Amino acid sequence: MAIYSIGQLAKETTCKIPTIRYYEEIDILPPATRSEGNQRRYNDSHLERLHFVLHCRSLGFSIEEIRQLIHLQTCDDHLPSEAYGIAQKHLLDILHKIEQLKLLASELQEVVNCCSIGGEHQCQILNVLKKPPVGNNLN
Amino acid sequence: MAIYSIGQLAKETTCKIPTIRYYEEIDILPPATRSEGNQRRYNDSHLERLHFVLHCRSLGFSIEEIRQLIHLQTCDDHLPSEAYGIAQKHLLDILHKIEQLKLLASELQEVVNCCSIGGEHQCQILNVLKKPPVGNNLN
DNA sequence: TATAAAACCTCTAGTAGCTAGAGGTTCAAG
DNA sequence: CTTGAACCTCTAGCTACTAGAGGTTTTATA
Repeated sequence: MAIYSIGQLAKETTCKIPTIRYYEEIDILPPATRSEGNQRRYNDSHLERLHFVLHCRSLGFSIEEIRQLIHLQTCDDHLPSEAYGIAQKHLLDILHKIEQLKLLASELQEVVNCCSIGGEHQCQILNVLKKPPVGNNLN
Repeated sequence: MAIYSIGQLAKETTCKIPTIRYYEEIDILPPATRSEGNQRRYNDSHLERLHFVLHCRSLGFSIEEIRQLIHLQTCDDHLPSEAYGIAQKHLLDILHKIEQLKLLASELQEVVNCCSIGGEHQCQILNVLKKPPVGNNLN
């Protein structure tokens, strides 16, 4: 079983050092053991957990969602479909966000277009933006 | 020229009251004049400015970008194409974000799929997530 | 073994863009 | 004149980190 300092763990995972400490502070990572001089010492289970957290984050899961997923990992009395549910919901959120951004992009495209109506730049952007928006907001 | 209390301005724009005060604080809205009893009083130019800010926000512009756009409005010695540039760049950012989210959605879809390989739920999500991610992160 | 540099520690504060609440004052209607 | 709604300021909280100050430990080299 390997032992890692915080710097080694950071290199292994490409996670920044303060972020590792932060994850420990918010109980997303279990506390490290300490050296005699009070420095953090990690093992492979910490490494695995950190990989898990980072993978989830890279998929856009919130810390709260990750907390739930961790809970599913560590307690046995859960249906496997619960993790499925969380992931599914998150996927729907992302698909929704994509749709919203597409709407937004097309509206913004319109705003940009009205700039160069006649070949010459006759920029109306600032005026167009003075009017209240048409569509709906992002959250 | 109409005069509005902060509550009236909020109703007119569907912007929340603390948000209006916040925009004033960060110099996105010019300071209101005050009643004898120190309450804020707005006029139509405030209303127009607030519409502008809200429209920009609903299009996803950052406060910093809005600040730049306002500067373009209020100073004459700028090319109209500068606003165009800001909007264009923002549009590209959004298109980029959409692409990122699409990648993310398809990876997440894969993770979700490996749950129900054989009709029965045999949830591998938690295990799959233990491995480091393949692709690139969002920002 | 002594020393110096790299790595580590804790603590506080800052980032974006608001939002909520406490505790007190002003306004407008009756 | 009273009462309740609307307003005021100030502070703290949200997410997910990041940066820096000021001090200690570890590690490599002489």
